[in-house]
Amino acid sequence: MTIIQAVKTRIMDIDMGYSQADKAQSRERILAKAAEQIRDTGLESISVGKLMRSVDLTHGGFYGHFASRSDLLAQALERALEDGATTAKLATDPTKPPTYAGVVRSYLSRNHRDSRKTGCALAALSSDVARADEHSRAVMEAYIERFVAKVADVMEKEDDQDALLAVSAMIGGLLVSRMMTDPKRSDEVLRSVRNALMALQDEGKAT
Amino acid sequence: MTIIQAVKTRIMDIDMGYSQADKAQSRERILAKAAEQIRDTGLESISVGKLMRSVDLTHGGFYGHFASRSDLLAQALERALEDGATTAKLATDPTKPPTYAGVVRSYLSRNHRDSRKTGCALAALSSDVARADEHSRAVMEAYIERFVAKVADVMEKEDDQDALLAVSAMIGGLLVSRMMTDPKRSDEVLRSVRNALMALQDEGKAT
DNA sequence: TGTACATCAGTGAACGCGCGTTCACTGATGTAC
DNA sequence: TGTACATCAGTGAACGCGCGTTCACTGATGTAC
Repeated sequence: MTIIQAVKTRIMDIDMGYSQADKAQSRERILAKAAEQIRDTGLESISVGKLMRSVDLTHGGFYGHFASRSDLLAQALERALEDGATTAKLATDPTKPPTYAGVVRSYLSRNHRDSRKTGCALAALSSDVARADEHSRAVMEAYIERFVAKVADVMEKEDDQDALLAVSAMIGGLLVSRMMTDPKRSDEVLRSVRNALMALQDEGKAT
Repeated sequence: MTIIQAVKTRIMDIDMGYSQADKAQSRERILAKAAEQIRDTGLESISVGKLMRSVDLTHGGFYGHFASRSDLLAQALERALEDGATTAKLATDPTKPPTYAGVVRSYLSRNHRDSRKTGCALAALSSDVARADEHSRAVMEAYIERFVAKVADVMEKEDDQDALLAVSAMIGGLLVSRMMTDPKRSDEVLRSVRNALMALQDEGKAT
């Protein structure tokens, strides 16, 4: 790649353009934005026209990237789930092995509660997907099982009964904390569920 | 009331009509249907025209009962929450005092999982309301607190830390079980969370 | 009891609007010579 | 390297459709005499 080409690419990063490389980038920007938006305002809140405007494109170009709105929604759901899992992983210290306490603390943190757009899609979209078609449910199911397996692993328990409780309580607790209009009570919900979940692990070890 | 009037009233029960008594009945039918539908297919799934058709009325009459679609939605949310709480109460044996085990068993039952339309609105609408306006959140918040207080009561614990865990796990567990495409795994989720929550109470009593 | 009139629950045509989708077009990109 | 042409990412007008809402109307209900 010559210097001139490199400079061109840089300019295109900002200005966008019509090259084939730009196309992949546009698609990525549309999908990333959609994945954020569905977590923030729900699956049904996506409008093709508004979404395209929000990434500085016009609505007509949409169908060069996706077959239909419903096709985008399916892909955005997967992206949102993957993105939420990645965000969770990035929040942990990579030099240390992950711990149960670490997972619970970070999932039920004020930071996670306040960043719906980038947080866990399991909590953000559970009601929506529970009433969606079987394919969407299967996709989310897979991420739930991944989460359960991860939690069972850090809990060091044989069966996944306590992991299922912990995952249910984390998703439910986050949802409940997001409902609270009083910030203090919301914090209290997070703290209580966190503490109760920690106690669970301690008792498990004692017996 | 004469016999003829009584007969007339009976006929109207079936045929509907134009009397003032019928109006209250129509409003009730619209609201009850809306409360079911939002739990089944989400707040945004309500269309004024379709809703009216589903209760054998025409769309124009809607505004004789509600100020706007958004007014209906707010009232349907309250109704759905109240309705879910009533359904839960009806499921318990009124001759015996309610128990923690009873609450958990009935909330995390296959029956509850499979009856979204009549079940708990906290689970059915949590994601939707978490991103709704503050008024809707405050309404749902009140029902969460009622549920937490109820659970804390039957748990016979001083603070509500374990009740918050139980409520979070019940809501989350029901949502997770509704996501599962494999019925066996779905049953397993319910059973595991139920068992884990029961164990919680036992351990609490032991210490 | 019977008649004349007012009320008002419910009807359905009409409205403006935003939606998802299509398509002829533009002009930058990329290629062949 | 420079020119001619093909490709194709993105544009924006246009479409049919369902939506929430309004409103003139209908006819059963309810009341006054």
